[in-house]
Amino acid sequence: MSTIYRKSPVPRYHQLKEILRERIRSGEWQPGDLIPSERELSETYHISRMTARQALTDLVNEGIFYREQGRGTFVTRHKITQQLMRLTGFTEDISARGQQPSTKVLSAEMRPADDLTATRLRIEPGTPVFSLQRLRLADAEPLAIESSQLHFKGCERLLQENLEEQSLYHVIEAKYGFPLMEAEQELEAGLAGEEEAKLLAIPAGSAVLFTRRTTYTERNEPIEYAKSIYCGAKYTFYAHLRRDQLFA
Amino acid sequence: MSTIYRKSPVPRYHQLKEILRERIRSGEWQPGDLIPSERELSETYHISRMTARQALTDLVNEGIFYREQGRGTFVTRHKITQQLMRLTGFTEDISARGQQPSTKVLSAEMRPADDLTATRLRIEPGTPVFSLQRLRLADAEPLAIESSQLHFKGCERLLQENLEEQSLYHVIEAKYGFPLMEAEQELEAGLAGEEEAKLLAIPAGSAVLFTRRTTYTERNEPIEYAKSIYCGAKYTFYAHLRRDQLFA
DNA sequence: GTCAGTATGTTGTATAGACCATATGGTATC
DNA sequence: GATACCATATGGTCTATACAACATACTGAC
Repeated sequence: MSTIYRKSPVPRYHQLKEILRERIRSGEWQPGDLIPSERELSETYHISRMTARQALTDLVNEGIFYREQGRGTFVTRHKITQQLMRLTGFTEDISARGQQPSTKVLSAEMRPADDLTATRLRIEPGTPVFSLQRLRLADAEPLAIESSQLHFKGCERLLQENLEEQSLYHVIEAKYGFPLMEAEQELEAGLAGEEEAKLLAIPAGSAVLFTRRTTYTERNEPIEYAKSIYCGAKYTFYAHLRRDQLFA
Repeated sequence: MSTIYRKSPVPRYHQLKEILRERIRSGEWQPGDLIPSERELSETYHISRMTARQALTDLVNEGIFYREQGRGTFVTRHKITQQLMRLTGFTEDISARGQQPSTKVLSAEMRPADDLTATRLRIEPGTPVFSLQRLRLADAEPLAIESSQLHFKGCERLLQENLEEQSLYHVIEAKYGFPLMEAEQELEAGLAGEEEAKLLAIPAGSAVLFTRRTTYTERNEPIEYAKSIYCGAKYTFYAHLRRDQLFA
């Protein structure tokens, strides 16, 4: 794809974004490189400068480019940034690291939501939610225990899904049509209890990372509340922080 | 401030952003509230719709508002989001939680950068950097050990600063004119070693959170590489994850 | 050589207007 | 009562244009 279609149902600036991303993926543009100016892009692809600018603005916000007034627009130098802060499930996560993810479902059932879950999912306590406990492994080595509570229209159908062979997030997005958008996650260091240690095959008292995550759909509706326990020695979490928001 | 000045050196959409933020801070708009439409804002403040839209787009990207086509623009429901992902120093962090931050400087000196530091700061190994070790306390209780390496033009002047009474980030931004923009941070769970445990006044083998952070200025230049050890029991880290970046 | 000015190219800000896509409530019809 | 349609308001996309602010390289005066 190297031209922009005027009558396409997908907006022109989306098309341009995809073209620009592709030119990075292909290696044509390396980190630090100067990319064509807004005017140049608008002429090349026969769109207005403001439309080209909108595509660039999006990609700048995504951390892929950065701009310098009077100089131009550049590819971000540190590649890692582009990977940071992505909402990924365990399966995608481990695959990305070149390891083989696998899953053992410990339990899967509908059960009434407890208070914390209800608060996080913005539902009434006692509402039936799909509750899933899984042991997550990388290269057959236990890495984490995940306990997920899900609530959405038709979530009881998840009981019939094979969740050892396919990614939960993939199922939710592809089969049930709830595109995931963002998540809030809390992390805390702790020590492994006896039960957890047994499942993770580590000594009790080892360092572990507790995480609690609320996942939201495109519609900004909470769909999952998950508590996980990660082996401290085998897992590192990355975050990308930005300064300034509501309060300066 | 409730009018937008046309001749002001500060852009009109910046002024509008500040006005909108203020209307949230003041409590006029609550989470979930519908705010005036883009056309309405443009008429009220005598600016074009696109200018109003630019202000809104920024605030949507900051997570303060969200839009629904055909319905309107709303204040984000979960207040926490607004606090998430902020790049804050320890001082600001603890103050925000209503505790009294304090600092004990363990050492402060110029020293040659080691390999890891040099890589992170994009300088040659051996370049002199300002090296700072601090014990951070909240309400007089030890909470973390921070080891920072800083490199920028004139960083040796930091030797003369009183860094127990003022925030390092504040000094860098206000006195040295390097506005901080973003940071990359890694987190890992671990166990406290003997020395660390002693400083933190916890038993050796307690759960701790190791963090490594590279901080960047507005210019996208790395200025600080910091390694910290946080008391696991007393510290929770929040993150806000987003789906989709370069690779979909 | 040094310095000031200038020309040019870049992103940044701003406008006015057009049309599209979606959500909602009312209205007419059955 | 239910359904289909329509009007209207909203955000989403797009154009064409203009000028401001900043960076850089070149030119000329000294």
